[in-house]
Amino acid sequence: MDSRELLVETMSELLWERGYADTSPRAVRERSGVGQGSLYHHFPTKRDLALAALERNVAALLPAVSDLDGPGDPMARIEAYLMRPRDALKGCKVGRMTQDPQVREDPVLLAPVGRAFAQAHVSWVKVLREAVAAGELRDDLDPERLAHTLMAVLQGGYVLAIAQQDPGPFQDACTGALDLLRAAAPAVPDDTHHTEE
Amino acid sequence: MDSRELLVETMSELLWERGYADTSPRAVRERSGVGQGSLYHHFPTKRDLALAALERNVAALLPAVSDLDGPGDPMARIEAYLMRPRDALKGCKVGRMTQDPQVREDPVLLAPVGRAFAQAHVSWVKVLREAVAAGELRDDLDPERLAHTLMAVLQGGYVLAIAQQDPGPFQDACTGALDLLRAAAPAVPDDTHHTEE
DNA sequence: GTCTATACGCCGATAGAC
DNA sequence: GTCTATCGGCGTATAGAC
Repeated sequence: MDSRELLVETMSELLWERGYADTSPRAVRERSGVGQGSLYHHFPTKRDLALAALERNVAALLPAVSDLDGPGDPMARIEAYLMRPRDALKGCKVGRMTQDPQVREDPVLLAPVGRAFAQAHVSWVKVLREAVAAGELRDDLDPERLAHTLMAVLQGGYVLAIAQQDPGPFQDACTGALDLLRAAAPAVPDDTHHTEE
Repeated sequence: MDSRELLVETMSELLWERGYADTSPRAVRERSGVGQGSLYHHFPTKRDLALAALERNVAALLPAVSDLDGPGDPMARIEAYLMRPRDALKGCKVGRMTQDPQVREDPVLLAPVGRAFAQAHVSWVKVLREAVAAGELRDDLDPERLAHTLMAVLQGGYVLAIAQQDPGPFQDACTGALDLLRAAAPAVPDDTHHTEE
């Protein structure tokens, strides 16, 4: 692997582990073994390196979201996504960035984060609409809202898990959300929409 | 106000705004107007000052949670708490700390955060049990789990709002959670529990 | 308690040789 | 592309006078 790629990969790890403000160029050099000259040859500033690394972390999250987009029963896809194994104590590579003061204040660094969440929201809305159409979810629930609710459950689950140093609360949060969705099935199988085609 | 108290208050603000790692003793001095000598007279290290400030921030959050404990209809209390006006773009004073690498790694700094969430969880479980008992929530929902789910909605809502630089997603997340709770009311008014006494 | 002075290391580069 | 050397400023204190 060339130096440039190695730097980006190392910065990606450090962004996940320590965030942006608390990750120094020195730390990147030491972990990657790439020298000072190389670092500043490939990236004029720490921020430029971080931006590349952040885009990488954003891209790494998209395969997961594709659980939501896939074929098959909408509710099953929701369950698959919510129950996907995650290392709750490490937190979300992307969501973490929102709590870094230097990222929050920098529209350029924040932009990929915003885009990633916007994209996830689209996938969530789609699958939730399909769940309503399939009669798996009451049709008086707003998919746009609910999408934010479920995204928040994941992001907030990480916060709870880290606070307790225990993945339990994260699991609880996800499972509880699933329980609620199931409990919000229409009382009577909805006959306005037909599942046979 | 004496210097000591002024230092704690200033550090509390900065912890909220910038977190721990990115807040320097210098920043505290400059905002508070307290001199170098005084700072290190009252607090031997930055960490000691932060610990005091963090306890203060934790304490400041308890009045809000009391919305949940109060008298009155359980579901109404849940709504009051979820709909409480919050500055979504500023995030949670306490939850924010979980994303600071230097706090995460320091059991002493993390402890007050864990305690705060544990206490909030107790209040949530209580009000959710009461909602079940009052026939406002299906009795096959687990209050312990659901408590984590709802706490996560709030914490995660902040993340979404900051990512989009827009309080909308936070409001959506909260309102969506409330919608789900309402949709998870028992299908038929529950007659095993009597509300008249 | 508060002040000013001093210290040492890290941060985030920049310079210039190879 | 990569190396080593150098830089001004800040972070996090410590020392000692008042």
